[in-house]
Formats: sequence, structure tokens, C-alpha cells
Amino acid sequence: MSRDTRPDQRDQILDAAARLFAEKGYGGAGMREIASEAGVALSMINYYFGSKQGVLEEVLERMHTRYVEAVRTALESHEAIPDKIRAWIRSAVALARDTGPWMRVAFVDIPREAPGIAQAKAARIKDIAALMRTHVFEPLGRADDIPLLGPGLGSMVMSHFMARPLIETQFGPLPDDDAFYDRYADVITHQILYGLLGAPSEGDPR
Amino acid sequence: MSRDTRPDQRDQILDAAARLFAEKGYGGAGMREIASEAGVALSMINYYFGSKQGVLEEVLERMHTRYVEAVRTALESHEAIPDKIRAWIRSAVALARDTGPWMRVAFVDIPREAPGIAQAKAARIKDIAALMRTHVFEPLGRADDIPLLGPGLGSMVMSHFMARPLIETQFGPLPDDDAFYDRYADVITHQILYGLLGAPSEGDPR
DNA sequence: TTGGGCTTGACGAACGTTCGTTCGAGTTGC
DNA sequence: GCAACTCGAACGAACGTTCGTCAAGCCCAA
Repeated sequence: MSRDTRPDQRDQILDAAARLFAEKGYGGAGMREIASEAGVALSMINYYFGSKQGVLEEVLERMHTRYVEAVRTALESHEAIPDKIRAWIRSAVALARDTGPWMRVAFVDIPREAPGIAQAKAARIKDIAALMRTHVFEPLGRADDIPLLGPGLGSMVMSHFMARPLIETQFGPLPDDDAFYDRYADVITHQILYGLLGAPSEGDPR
Repeated sequence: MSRDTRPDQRDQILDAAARLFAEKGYGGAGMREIASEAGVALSMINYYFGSKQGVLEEVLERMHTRYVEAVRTALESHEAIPDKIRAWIRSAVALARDTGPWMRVAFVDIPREAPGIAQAKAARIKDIAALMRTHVFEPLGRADDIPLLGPGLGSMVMSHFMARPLIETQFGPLPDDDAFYDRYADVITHQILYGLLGAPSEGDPR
């Protein structure tokens, strides 16, 4: 089987690793299990990525690249701020659906263990923060609230994908189709939109 | 030193465990490190809690108990919905400040590994969901949106405490005093309040 | 009041297992 | 024949858990 027709072993490893990292955490997922799930010899992981941490860094790198690109496209293709926000949330939801566990690894299960990872992460967050600042917060005159509000907005959009198994223990199986996620994006968009725009001038609720 | 004047070894262990779980994840924190940080013999951890998972379960149990109690008090002591929401967010922020890493362990670093933990977690979430349903969503006629919106609101409030180190790499050291967290609670309250109340009748932003 | 069992708290040492990593030998494609 | 690839075996370290021991406190019969 030639190298081009065979699925790249690198991708197999990264996919299995993302799945297991999301499920068991970075420390809980073992190299042998990753190799087994990926259908690859254990030593190939170190051959390709150098170390377990190298695998995680590659997952984070790829995920963040895709996310930043999606956010940039959404925010730069619209004029009015509500349209920008709507487009941002829609593309984030679509990306989360498409990438599955990758999103969990990249945005939630933050291993503080390695300083290198924290640095890489900070660099990526910087890009996202800059985009949100330029296209959302500054036009609204809310630039000062970015450190307080920025992470909250992001985690609000992603919350469903992190909490889904827990939600389903409460409300039974949730749909998984386009209609459901269209509605989800709408509800979140509504929540964020009116939170950001809603009558901020006439008396702060303090 | 008598038993009453000496700090309880159980609490020492739980405190150290919560700190290390939050910092390194459940799998990344070792029993020896927990014992060392707690100033306790390794075998005492298994003596008191049976297993490593037993330690985690106790941390989750205590944290969730406190959180549910705080939410209940806040939601039941007010009449108007905006006041309820404001009180809920304020008490959640206060609790997060008071408990430090415990909150991280309880609400973010969800180890899927053990089914027992997932079940215990689901039972606790049930209490919170019921409170939010009765006091917030049903009075607003938004009961159907609980599965979609509920987790988002919770994670919005907690986002700052999860992301704080990352935020500080972007914006420098953040204050840690009452004034800062009063402002944080206000900003989040504003965002959630106007998101929930904001003009939902006159045209959904779909 | 005293003595001896029983319980509880506390500890260090060691157990067997699994971890991430390395290495050397073999294979394949050019 | 050279380079890149693939693999199984093995490494030392760290893992969570178990075990035997010991001191101190308590209870109750003698």
C-alpha cells in the first residue's frame, strides 16, 4: 500500500490521542492505549512526535489554527456587529461538531503541567482576543471588559460540547442533527447579543 | 497535641488534593505528592478515603454541597428575578474565591474515567438544575431552553476562575480584591440578565 | 485502682503494575 | 546501499495499593 492511499499514521495517532485525552484527561490516557486505538506500534508515537507532550502540542496546534481561522473568517465577512457575532457563534458550533473531542482537548482540559504548553496556548489565545477586540468589543466601547467578559463568552458557546454527557443524564438523549444545533446557535447568539447590547446605558444593574 | 487542636489530617489531605488536581489534573497528581503536600504519610490517604478516587469523590461531594447550598440561599431569598440572578452570581463568585482550586476540580476537570464519579456528579447537577428551573427559567417562560442554556450560564460565571492564569498572560496580573470581584460579578450579571430578558418577544435574532 | 484486651490513628516498607521512553534490529522504497 | 520507516523488547521510574507494626486511648472485668 502506497504512502498516499494509506491513511497517515500521524493523523491516526492524533485522532486517537484527542479522543482519549478528552475522555480521560492528559494524565489518564496512556501511550499504549493511544497506540492501540490508532492501530500503530507504541514506538511510532515517539518516533513521530518525540514525546507524549509532543502529541498534545500537535493536537492543540492544529485545533487552534482551525479555530482562529474560523473566527477570523466569520468576524471579517460581515459589517454589522450582530451579524459578526452570529457568524462567529455559528462557525464555532460547526467547528465543534466537526472536530468532536479535539475541541474538548484544546479548550477545556488545560494541563498546566508543562510550561511549554501554557506558552503555546497563550500565544493562540492572543490571536483570538485580538480579533474579538477589533471586531466586537472596541466597536461597542467595551474594550475594558475584555479580560472579564472575553473568556465567559467563549466558554458559553463551548459549554454544551463540554457538558453534553452530563446534560443527557438529566434530560435524556439530545438530538445531534443540524436542526438542533441551529437552535443551539440561535439561543446562544440571542443570549450573548442581548447581553452585550442590552440597555447598558440606562442604569447598570449594580 | 490533642486531637481537637491539631488540624484534621483529612482536611489537610483534601486541601492538598484539590490543589494538585486543579493544577495537574486527576491523572497527573500522584498520591505521594498529595501526601507530601499535606504533610501526611502516604498510607493515610488510603486509610481515610480508601483510594485515590475516594479522595476525588470527597472533594466533589463537599464542593457541590456548598455550591448547592449557596445557590439555594441566593435564589430563595429574593422576589424579583433580576435580584435572584444577581444574588446567585454574587454568591457563586464569593464561593469560588473562598474555595480556590476546589471549584476548578468540581466544575471543570471532569474525569470521565470512573462511572461512580459521573453518577455522583449527575445527582448534584440535578439539584442545581431544579433550582434554576424553578426560580429562573420557568418564571421567564424559558423552561425549554434549560438543556441548551443552563450549562452556558454556569460556565460563564466560572469562566474567570478557570481561565485566570491564561488571562493574565494576556493582560498582566489581575487584581484579587473585593472591588475587582464586585465589578466582575456586575459585568457577568449584566451580561446574563440582559441576555435572558432582552427583547425576546420582538423578533428572535435568527 | 489496676490490668489486659480492643479500637483507632499513624507510619514506613514493600508489592505488583503501568508508565513514558529508548534502543537495536529488521524492512521497505528509491 | 542509503535513508526513512516499523516494530518488539526492554529500561528505570513512578504509580496506587496493601501489609505488618506500633503507640495511645478507651472500656470493662477483676
